[in-house]
Amino acid sequence: MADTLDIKFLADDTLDAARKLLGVEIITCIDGVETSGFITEVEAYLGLDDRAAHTFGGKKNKKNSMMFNDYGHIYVYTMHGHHCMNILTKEKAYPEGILIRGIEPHVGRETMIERRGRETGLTDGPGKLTKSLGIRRELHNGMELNNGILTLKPGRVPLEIEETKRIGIDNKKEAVDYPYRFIVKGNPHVSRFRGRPADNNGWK
DNA sequence: CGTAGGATTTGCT
DNA sequence: GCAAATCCTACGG
Repeated sequence: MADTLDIKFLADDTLDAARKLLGVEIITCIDGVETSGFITEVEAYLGLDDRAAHTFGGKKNKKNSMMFNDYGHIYVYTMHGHHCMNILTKEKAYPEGILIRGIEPHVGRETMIERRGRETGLTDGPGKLTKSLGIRRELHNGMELNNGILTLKPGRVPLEIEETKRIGIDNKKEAVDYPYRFIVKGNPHVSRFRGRPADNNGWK
């Protein structure tokens, strides 16, 4: 694909990479059906020093071994019957990655509604967006980006980026307060959205 | 073979 | 806002 996103920036600082992923269009092609959305919400997980990460302290087992792939690979894990998707950053020795928590539906919204079995809250949470996009552990875990099934393209540009604490890690001690969550300010397709959407959903 | 872990979602009070 | 539901997978005995 000609306008595929250059993902080399994933090899640099993970927190910077997380900011740069906001607005990127993420595209899946499953069973010949294409669905896509613009990334609105991400969280960074810094494996070695981050108690909330699956790889805290360099812990490595079969479950999280995909985190030790090079940047540009995907790490999918299952929990409570839902899937969560990470884009890996850094090199093999650093198990760092970025959890995609929210996207704004773009292509194939009807397909997403069909997959989700509902018309609201399609993609405003990590388990929701993977289901809408048709992402499955057995299909995507450990796979590389831009190989035809999961593709990144330049998308939109956030007007303003908001940093907050991460969500759902209340039992992770000091890591609870790390400001590693980044969202497009005013975009309603993020978890726990409150208030009124910004003009143009917060895009430039 | 039993069981605990896991970065969630949903609906109800 | 809170608690229940849900579901693999990998680990431990």
